[in-house]
Amino acid sequence: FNWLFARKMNGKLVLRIEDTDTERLKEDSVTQILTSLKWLGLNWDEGPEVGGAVGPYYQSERREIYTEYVNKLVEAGKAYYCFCTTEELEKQRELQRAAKQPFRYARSCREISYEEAKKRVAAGEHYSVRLKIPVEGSVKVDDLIHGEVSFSMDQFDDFVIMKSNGMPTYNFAVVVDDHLMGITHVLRAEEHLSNTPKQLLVYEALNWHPPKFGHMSMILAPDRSKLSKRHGATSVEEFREQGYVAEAIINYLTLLGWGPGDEREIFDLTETIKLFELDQMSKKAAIYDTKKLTWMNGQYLSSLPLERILPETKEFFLKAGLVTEEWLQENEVFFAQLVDVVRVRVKTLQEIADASEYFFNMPTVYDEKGVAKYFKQESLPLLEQCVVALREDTVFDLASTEAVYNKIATENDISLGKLVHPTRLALTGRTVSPGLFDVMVLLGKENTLQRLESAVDFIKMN
RNA sequence: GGCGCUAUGGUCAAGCGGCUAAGACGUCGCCCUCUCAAGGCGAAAUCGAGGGUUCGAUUCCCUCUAGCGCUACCA
Repeated sequence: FNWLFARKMNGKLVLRIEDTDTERLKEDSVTQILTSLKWLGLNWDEGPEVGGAVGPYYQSERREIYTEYVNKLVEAGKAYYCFCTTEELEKQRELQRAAKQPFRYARSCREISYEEAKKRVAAGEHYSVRLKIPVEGSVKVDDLIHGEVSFSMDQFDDFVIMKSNGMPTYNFAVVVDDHLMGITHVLRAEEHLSNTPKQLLVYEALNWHPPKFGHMSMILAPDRSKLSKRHGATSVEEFREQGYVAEAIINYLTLLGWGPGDEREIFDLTETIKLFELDQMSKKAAIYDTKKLTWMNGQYLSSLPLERILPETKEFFLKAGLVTEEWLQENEVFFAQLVDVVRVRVKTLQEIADASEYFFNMPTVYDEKGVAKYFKQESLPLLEQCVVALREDTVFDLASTEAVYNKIATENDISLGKLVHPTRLALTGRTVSPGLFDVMVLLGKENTLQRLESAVDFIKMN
């Protein structure tokens, strides 16, 4: 939605990596975010890899900046050093919890004089820095999506803005960065709505004008809990590996928080940019439904230009061990035809590979039910007729194979199905596949005949 | 415990005082068809509860309930 909004307004999308939590930091996760965004087609105008005038774009590289502003606040008497230890604070909280009191910091260090605090810092005592917030009043958040939301001051702490390890806290760092980076609009998940008043207090202390905020509804796991690895959270990377295409994922995700207002379900990014309006955003948390995503993926698989999905489809064939790089190079046309025939009846790229397996391997076993139903002794002469007729067919394309079958059906005064079903089973080993004549043409005359004859033998022996 | 946000079918979601309460996915039937899909047609299924306001509430107000979020030296 940030991407959409930036494009809609002809603005710039700035990507910033918020990595101030040294304990949770993993190198992997950042590359994964960047890779996923790129794969989805969500490009950014400033940020990692592309640079920009107001970098660095990793918070971990901006420590001096935060320190500078923290010091300014302390000197101005708007923030103060706190020497309370984590244990002490935890104990306080426990007591409040037991007494069913609101959990508030007791402001033990708020009244320590600047001089004394300085001395203790110089003496090497551990400290964090807290914002000295007003004791009374209220803070109003003017939200782009929720409207005006008011918070009473008495529910806020003198919260920490710099941790004892010298790193800023989230609520402080975002303010400094958003201001310095010239951010005008902040769109983020609803979990931050209650954080916004705190950030507003920081803007006030720093004498800065806040940007506009919009808080979007969250996406929940199927059991309504917050999305997490344990609860059905699937990374973009995983969807990709399962054979979903970026267009479908984007389209589906868009639909989870916004709609064009009419009955359309499928639309591409160009259309979405044109139609997108912030005030049409849903305020309700949504649960994502893989079934609909899968359906949508199937729609895109059929309608996307063939060349668009070919490269990605190749990966799935390679991974399944159906083909090799060399084979793909030598059989480019065949491969394209194959994918084109199969893609309309499956829903993921993985399924294209799955449903193509028999084009590469002669079936060694036939579907059991199919055998009982279609490989009867009475089909034997029919199949043999087909073999003879096909051998004489010099053209062997879609029209000619179909003509051959129609002719035999008419001559024997039977329905086409009586020929088609056993043939399909003979060629693919299954009772399910793309159109039979497509299959025959793709297999080629030699393969087709070979498989038919082998099925004839099978029926004779049973 | 405090505060905030949200509340229409199983899921997503139109609706913004008067409608037989759209549409999509899914489910179930039927049609088409060489199978499976796709496509076409149709069905079942919804306004969380209670109070107001009003001639009239899904729609406005209040309370409750539920879900989620914040309440961290996480973001």
